[in-house]
Amino acid sequence: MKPTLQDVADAVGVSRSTASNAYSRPDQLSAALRAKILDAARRLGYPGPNPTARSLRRGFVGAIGVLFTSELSYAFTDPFAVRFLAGVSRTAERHGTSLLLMPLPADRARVRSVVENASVDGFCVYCVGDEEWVLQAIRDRGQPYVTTAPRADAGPDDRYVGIDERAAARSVADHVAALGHRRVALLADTVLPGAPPGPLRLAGPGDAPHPTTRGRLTGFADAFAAVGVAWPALTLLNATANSRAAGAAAVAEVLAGDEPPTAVLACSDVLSLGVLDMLAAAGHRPPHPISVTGFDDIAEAAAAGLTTVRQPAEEKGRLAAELLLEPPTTPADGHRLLPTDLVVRTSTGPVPGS
Amino acid sequence: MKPTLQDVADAVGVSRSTASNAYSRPDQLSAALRAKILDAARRLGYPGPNPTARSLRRGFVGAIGVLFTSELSYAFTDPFAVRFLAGVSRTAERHGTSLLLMPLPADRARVRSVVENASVDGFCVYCVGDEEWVLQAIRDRGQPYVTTAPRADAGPDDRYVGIDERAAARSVADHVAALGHRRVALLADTVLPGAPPGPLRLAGPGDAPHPTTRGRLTGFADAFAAVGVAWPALTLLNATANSRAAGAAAVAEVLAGDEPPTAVLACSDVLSLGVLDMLAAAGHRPPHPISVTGFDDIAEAAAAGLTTVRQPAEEKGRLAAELLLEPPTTPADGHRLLPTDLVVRTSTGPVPGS
DNA sequence: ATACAGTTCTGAATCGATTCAGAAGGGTGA
DNA sequence: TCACCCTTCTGAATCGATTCAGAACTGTAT
Repeated sequence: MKPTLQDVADAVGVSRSTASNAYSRPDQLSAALRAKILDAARRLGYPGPNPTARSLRRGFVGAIGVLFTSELSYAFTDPFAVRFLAGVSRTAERHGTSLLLMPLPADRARVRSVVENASVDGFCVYCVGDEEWVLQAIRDRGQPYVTTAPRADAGPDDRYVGIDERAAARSVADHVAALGHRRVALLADTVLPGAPPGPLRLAGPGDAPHPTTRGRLTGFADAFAAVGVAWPALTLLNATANSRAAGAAAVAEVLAGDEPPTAVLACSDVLSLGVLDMLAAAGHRPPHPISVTGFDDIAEAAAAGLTTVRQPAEEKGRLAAELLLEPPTTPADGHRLLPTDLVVRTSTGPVPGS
Repeated sequence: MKPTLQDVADAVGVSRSTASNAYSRPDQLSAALRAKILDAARRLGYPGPNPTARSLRRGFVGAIGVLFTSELSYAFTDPFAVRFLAGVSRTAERHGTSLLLMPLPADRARVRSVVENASVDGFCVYCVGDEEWVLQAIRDRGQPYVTTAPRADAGPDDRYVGIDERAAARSVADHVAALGHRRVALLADTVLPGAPPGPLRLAGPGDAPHPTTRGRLTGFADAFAAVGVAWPALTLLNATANSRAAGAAAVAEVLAGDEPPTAVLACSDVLSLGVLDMLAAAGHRPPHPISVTGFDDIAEAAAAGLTTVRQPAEEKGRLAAELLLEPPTTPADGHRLLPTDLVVRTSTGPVPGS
């Protein structure tokens, strides 16, 4: 059996309290005795205070949990998520805090169990939609958390860091509209759960359940409504995942149709890269014959010449972790809206023939 | 104060043991009583058994620690590391185990403290060199661990998953040598700690302290020795980090010199992409006037037409986690060597004028 | 000599659960 | 009716530390 603090104390002939102090409160005992204790510990092969026991007694753990809607491996696959995490980890590093990356299972029961069993001091909830039960599980757990978007059910103490999705989306859509495009398609990931890839009917952008998607679609719609193109005239395309392949699959049908859109506005760069792939396969390169826009401005976007909206990914992660680890003094400080920038590159151009 | 299990037990009028069983051993009590307990818990706002206390009593945590030599954020910046992590997380997911990503501080004292304070059941040590004290800290902690390369100081019970670095490096160097290249440069990250970017003198490849670098440089050297080019005739270039920029900076000087190498062999794709950047800035595109090779075969390598050595990144992560979570029955099963493939693309070609 | 202040160390309570041997009660077969 | 087994539940020990009030001792000022 591994030795415990008690064994060390016994070996030296002091009380357990003193042995404990040798580790966590050196000022509470003489240097000589402390050296003796540490020495005995080394001799006995005592690995230092058990972190679990210490956490239990102290009441905190020294780690924060990062929750993802999708499977954990997604976190490492999506470039935006990766940069977000880099930001979170930077702050955590500074606080000597570890990150517990947590997969979020699909079914509600297991979500609860995952949240309830995590040894953490708080949660950073990334990319979770309106699945209120996830948040509820965390609240029931009674620990602080921060989300990456304002929530419909937000309480006054809720903390979040986000962007103005609607305005950001509108900025890129305004750009596309100004180029003369009127027959456009909007492309989003999982507009409705379980929906097949390709065109999808929705009464309005507000019907998209995921708040981020909803915000962006609404922003797109705003811009076209302003130039006289109402929602029903916009083609909504559903992708079954946030990946290049899913983006490509989602546009395949309409691109092959008789009246393809003159522009595709995607809710993420990854999706729009899929659109570029699909066009490239047909020997096309935007903006001819179709303009394409993305969202996020990941590294690949620049290389692909993609017109997109930049949001500060690392900054977002950094701030999220700060909100968690450096609790805001007033509730109002718990909300942060980050700026976004329209980045115009070569994937957008005037409507052909205009 | 948050209610505890005792409060729930009291509220229902049962013993704490029974309340505990309601959560962790449902077969130990009648369904009716269990429902009553769970109900009372809900009413009281009891968040379920405290994970820390549970871990303490049960003796395990349900998480494994992933250790990085460099700062944590690096993990999300290096594409190879990201894919490795994706593999680890896939296995962890299957085991219902979380990943604790752990930054590894530069100084020894803090390394010990990080390792000693982590609440985990084992460690996956990624990309750590011969810093034996890191491993020693883990061993002292008395927990299982797996490394991503065989170690000089490996005990019989050590577990690792790696590749034959030397042979893999040799395969790509053989390819370059066969193309006629004799005046070549080898590019590696942090050959010697603190060394400046650019040319570096080393008595032999075996003098590189980091085992991975040492293995690859040795493989490169083997190939050229076989065609009559001895080590001192090879130019060794040091990069100060594993990044594109560092790769570019490392080759700047020799490329601008009178007798630039006809080929640059890098120890990672990221570095070689930096070389491509530098060449592109001068209006060149390999293999003219210089051939370039990488190592790892990350996603960007294909797009860049980079000749490289593929190693199965995700597979490596997957196996590492399995070695940890599904302990090998015999010590021999604790070692895995993964296959590598030479991937010839367009960045290598015959020596100009041959 | 007395009082008071520091320093160093100890004892006991505590963090919040799990576990296991055994008690209590009900049912079955002989 | 007795013995025996099951199911259901309890009591007490336990996991490995931290913490805090106070004991013991030393030293200094009055």
